[in-house]
Amino acid sequence: MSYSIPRGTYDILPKDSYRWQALKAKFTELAKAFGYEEITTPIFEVSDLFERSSGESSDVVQKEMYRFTDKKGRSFALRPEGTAPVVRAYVEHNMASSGNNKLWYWGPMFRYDRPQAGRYRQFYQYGLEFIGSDNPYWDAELISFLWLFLSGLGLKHLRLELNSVGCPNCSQDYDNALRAYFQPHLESLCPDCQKRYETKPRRLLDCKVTTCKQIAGSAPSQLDYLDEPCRDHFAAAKSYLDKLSIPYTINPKIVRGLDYYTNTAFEIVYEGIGAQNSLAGGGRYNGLIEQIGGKPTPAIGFAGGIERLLIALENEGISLGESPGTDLYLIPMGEQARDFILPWINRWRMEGITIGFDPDKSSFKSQLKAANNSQARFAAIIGEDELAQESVMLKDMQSGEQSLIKLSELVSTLKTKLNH
RNA sequence: GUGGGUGUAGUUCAAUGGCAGAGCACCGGAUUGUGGUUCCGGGCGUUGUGGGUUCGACUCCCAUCACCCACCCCA
Repeated sequence: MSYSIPRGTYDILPKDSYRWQALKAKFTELAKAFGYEEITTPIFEVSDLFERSSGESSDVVQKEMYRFTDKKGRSFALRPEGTAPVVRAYVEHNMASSGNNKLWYWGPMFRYDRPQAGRYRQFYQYGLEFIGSDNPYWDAELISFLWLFLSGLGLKHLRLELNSVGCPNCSQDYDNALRAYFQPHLESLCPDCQKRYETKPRRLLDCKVTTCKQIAGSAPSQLDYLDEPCRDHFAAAKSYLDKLSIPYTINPKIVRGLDYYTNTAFEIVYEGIGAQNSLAGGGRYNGLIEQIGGKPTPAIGFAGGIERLLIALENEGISLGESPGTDLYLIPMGEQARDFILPWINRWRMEGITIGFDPDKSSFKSQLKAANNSQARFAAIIGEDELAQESVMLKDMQSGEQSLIKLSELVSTLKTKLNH
């Protein structure tokens, strides 16, 4: 063995590419219907962008970022997530001047994590960002996009979980309340949770250790600590979701990993694809744009993991994106026939016909076999008889029927047969 | 970063410490221009890599790398 692919990465081979293309086509189609437009940002940015936006203490920044310095000693990072770069572009190009902005992206992200089912070091995300309004209608519309996209693919076992993480003021109150609640139990918590008590008390809520679970069971709920504007926002968002007929469940334990989230937080959970069962997650981030140097601007967005989505689709036996196959496989018999047919090949291709031809296959039999293996719809046999008549023997590979077709009529004949 | 499992042919898998094998796939052939079914034929592969134990290692031990799964965290 000479070289192997870097850990936690994978190749998308041709047979997989058809699924990817089909999936992306569905996504872009729906995004277009919702009035979203594509934005593509570089896959690396100055490290500081992510450190500031995600939060210094977040795991992403602490241990998962691919950092490197360039020749002038500047620190860059492979993007671990898509929102901060989009917001950077929004501010840098003064996109606020064009009013509300609806943006979508699709591309690779990078996190230095131990690979696992549905988790990679280079992984792909699709996402939407809506920038420019705090109206809870947009929360509901964006969430409805995600729901329609996923359920529209045919997925059945989806669950939309909803929460509000409040604003900086009330979330601070909540953290204090949580610490007050857990403080007497500190001794019996697992070591991880004892750390979490200091850094992110909310993380105590979804610990998997049974004793922690029991203690967390009657902890105060985030929702009881929302201040009035946050409570109103959440109530309005929920009522819009009801009006849009999007089913959801309230889960006050939803925690966002990155620091910039405010108010509405949501997640699409899909059981049965391993421990990493979150297909997509997102929320409102009203403070982020100001934080990275723009004018205070409310926004909301989400990101979904493509690998997990593909696993879920496979899990439900949903296939999409077949290989288009070969339209016509050429079988010239002998050198003379081959030279005769050669000038035609690219002409036919320019007409949009997928041509198969392999000069390495010499015998008639092996050429027919190759036609069969490439799942060609038709084969064109050109021997002495056909040569003499400027024709090919067009063979339907499924029925086995064949008929002599003039070269000048081949394209039109094929087009009617293929479009059927 | 921590723990468990697994690495043998393109692939799925066999092989008490004693000659590395099978199915599928692939290639060739079964009278000269008809594939898919059938029949016949075709496999020396650094047993992931590097050490060690042994007369002898795919098999046991150590290290290392990769993959899978879980913790952690998240998409």
